[in-house]
Amino acid sequence: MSRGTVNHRLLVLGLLRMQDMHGYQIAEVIETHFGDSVHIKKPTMYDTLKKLAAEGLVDSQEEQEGNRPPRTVYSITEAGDQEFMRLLKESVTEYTPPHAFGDVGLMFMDVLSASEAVQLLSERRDAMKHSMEGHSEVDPHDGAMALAADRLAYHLRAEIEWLDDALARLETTTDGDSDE
Amino acid sequence: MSRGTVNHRLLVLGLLRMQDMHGYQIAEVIETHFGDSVHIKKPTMYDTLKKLAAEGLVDSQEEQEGNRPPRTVYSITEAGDQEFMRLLKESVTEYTPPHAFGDVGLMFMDVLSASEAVQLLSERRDAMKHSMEGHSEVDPHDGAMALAADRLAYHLRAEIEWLDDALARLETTTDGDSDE
DNA sequence: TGCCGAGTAGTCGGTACCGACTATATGTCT
DNA sequence: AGACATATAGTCGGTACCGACTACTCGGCA
Repeated sequence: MSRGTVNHRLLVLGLLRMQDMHGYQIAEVIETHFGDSVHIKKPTMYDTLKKLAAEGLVDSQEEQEGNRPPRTVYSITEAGDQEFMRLLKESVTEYTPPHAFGDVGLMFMDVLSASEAVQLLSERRDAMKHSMEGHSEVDPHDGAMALAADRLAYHLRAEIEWLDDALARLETTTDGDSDE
Repeated sequence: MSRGTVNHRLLVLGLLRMQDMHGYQIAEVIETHFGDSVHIKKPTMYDTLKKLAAEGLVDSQEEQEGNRPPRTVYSITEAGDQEFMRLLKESVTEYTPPHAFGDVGLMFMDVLSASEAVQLLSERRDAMKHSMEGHSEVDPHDGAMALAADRLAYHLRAEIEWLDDALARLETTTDGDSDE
C-alpha cells in the first residue's frame, strides 16, 4: 500500500457512487466483496470519509430509524464524482513500481545452506497453495472485478512458477547431499 | 509495505551482519544496492537503528575522525545475529498474501468505456516498459540477489502478459467502433 | 426478568513512516 | 576570501493507519 490514501479515497468514492451508504455498510461491503484484495480498516474508512466530507466530495445526512442510534448516511457529490473519475484514470494509468514485490528476506538467502533454503521455500510454497484453495472463484457475472481478478491470477501463477523454478535449481545444487 | 517493521529490521541487521557501519553508509548501501526493490528512508532507518539498539540487537560506538562531526558506528551483537536468522527464516517461509497486488482502480474499470480503458491501459503499459529499461541488469556475480531479482522478473513478465491479454480482449470488444 | 451474542456506529491513543529541515566539514572554482 | 556543491549525520513534526475500545439496540432464551 503505497499510493496510500489514493486507494482509500478511490474505494470509498467508488462505493458511494453505486449507492448511498452509512459507515457499517461500507465496511461490510469492503469486507465481503473486496476483503481479499483490499485493505482498509474501519477507523481508516471513517478517517477517509471525514476527509472527503471536509473537502465537499461527499455529503452526509443524519438518519434516525426507530430508536436505533442515529446513523450518518453518506452520499457522493458532483465534485466527488469528478474526483473519482480523476483518481480512477490516474490509478489505472499509473504503473505501480516493482518494489511492491520486494521481499527483503530473499536478498539474504545466501546465508542459508541450499538444503535449508529448499526447506523454507517449500514451506512457502505449501502455504501459498493452501491459501489459494477456494479462491479463484470470482463471480463470473461480476464483470467489474474481472480485470483485477485476472491480474491477481497472473501474478499468483508467476509466483508459483518462480518458486518451482527456484526450488528445482536449488535442488540440483543440493544434488548428492544428505545434510550440510 | 506491509510486513512493515520486520523488513526494516531484517534489512538493517542483514547489512550490519556484513560489516559495521554508520548511518550514512547504511543509507547509501540501501540506496545504491537495494534502491529499486526496497523502501526505507533515512529517518525510518534511524528509528529502526535506535530500536534495535534499545533491544540490544546492535551496539553503537562513537568514533571521531579528524574533526568531522562524530559518527555513531553500529555493529550487530550476538543476539542481533540470532534475531536476524529468526526473521530471515520467518520472512522466507511466509507467504505474502495476494492483496499485495491489489489495485483498486482496476475494480472500477467498468465505469469507463472500452476504448477509454484501452487507452489508459496502453499508457500504463508504456510507462511500465519505459521504467524497465536499463533494469534487468543484476550483477551476475551477486548471487545473493539472484533469487529476489528472479522473482521480480517473473512478476514483471506476468504483469506485461496480463496487460497484453487484457488489452487484446478489450480491443475485440471495441472492434468496429470509432468513438463511444 | 436478566443476560448474552450479534448488529450497528463510531472514537481514542499509539506506532510507523517520512518530507523537510538543521548543521558541520571538505573541496573547488573564481 | 567568498561562494557553492557535496559528503556527513542526524532531528522534528506531521500524516496515515489501525488495534482496541466504547456505547447503544435488538432478539432470543433461561
